Amino acid sequence: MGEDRKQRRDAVANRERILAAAAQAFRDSGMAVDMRAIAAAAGVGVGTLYRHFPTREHLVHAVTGTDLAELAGAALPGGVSAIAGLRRFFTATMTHLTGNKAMVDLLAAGSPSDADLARCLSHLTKIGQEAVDRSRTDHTLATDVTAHDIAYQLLGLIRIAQLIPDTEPNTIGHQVDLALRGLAAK
Amino acid sequence: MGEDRKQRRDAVANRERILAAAAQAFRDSGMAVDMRAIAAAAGVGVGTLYRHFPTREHLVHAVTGTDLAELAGAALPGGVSAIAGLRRFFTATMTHLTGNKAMVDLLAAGSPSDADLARCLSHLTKIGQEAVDRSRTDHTLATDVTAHDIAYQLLGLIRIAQLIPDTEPNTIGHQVDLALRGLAAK
DNA sequence: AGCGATTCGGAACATCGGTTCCGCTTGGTG
DNA sequence: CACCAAGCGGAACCGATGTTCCGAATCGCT
Repeated sequence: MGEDRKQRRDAVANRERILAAAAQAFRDSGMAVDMRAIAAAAGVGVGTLYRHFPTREHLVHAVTGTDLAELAGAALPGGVSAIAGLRRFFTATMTHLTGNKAMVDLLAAGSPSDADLARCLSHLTKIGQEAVDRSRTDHTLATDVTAHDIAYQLLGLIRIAQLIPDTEPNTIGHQVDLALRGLAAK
Repeated sequence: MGEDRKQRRDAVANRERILAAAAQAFRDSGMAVDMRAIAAAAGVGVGTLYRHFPTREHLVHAVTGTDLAELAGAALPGGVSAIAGLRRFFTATMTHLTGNKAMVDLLAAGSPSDADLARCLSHLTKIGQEAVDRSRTDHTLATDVTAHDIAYQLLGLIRIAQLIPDTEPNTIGHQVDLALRGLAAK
């Protein structure tokens, strides 16, 4: 499996630096950064960048992979009610996203046909299902709330977060609150 | 000051056809349509298109102007409670938007720095304020709901609508319902 | 019909961002 | 130290899209 047999020391180092620079650039400026800018920020030529990541998409995946995996690895916190778990999950997600423009771009304004967004949506729906299931015993969610509703609500919140001027956690917290009221059992 | 003194018959007609074709194209394919495609759809050359609308932005404004004005002209229906008024307004807006990809693109995924979006947001906030005011007498909204919250909620809903696969009014209606529960007085 | 101002069509140009190519450099091995 | 494959830099290429230009066609008036 290991095909990293003959990779030069500097090649490895460059790969790292490109990855770091790209992560930084994506976080700061969103998905739309110019490849040339990333290369420059990493202190390498575009050729080098393309040697390591044959396509923009490859680079994007390499960089957002971590964030996406983190989000995908997240689960409903245990030991609390369905609604409390959701509150924590929503809050944690929003916090985790602040300052990551690329992630917010992807989730808040990405095309509905984007594969990454679809993957996220489906994972969020899984988490929503956990909440719905848990509510079957603690009845803290409204009975007509579905797993999809929960996923959609979170994505709606992320869009709202993108629209809020600077990024006062206060306002966002309030929005999370409103959303949860809509999901909670009456 | 009518400066339309000497405009040829056919020039006027072409203007109309371009406007119609553009409206159609924007509605069907979103903001990203190619100018050439619009010109072709209108049965004119690009030169003609540019004679009438010196810039893409001009065309966009001419076309979305109507929709935007409609949305901006909308107000909270009178004679009902704050929450009922909001329900009608939300539902009407969502209905009005279905099938208009350009409008949905703009509102659901537009950059936070877009001037049109900002204008919309501020108008929606005005409507939100009406609702908040009305609730001061009928108390049908939660006391901590602000005008901004209402505007944000609607934009969140529009983003959700964009994400929902085909466009079953059912699902959207349900989402509207959840949002309103979050805004309603307990 | 004749004529000039207006409008038209669409090829050509400009720009922008992703990607490729290739001559030069460099790490690492005998 | 010499060599050479791995790696590098960045100019050049490409395709997409907005925009300009100008000779040809058309309108409307006499």
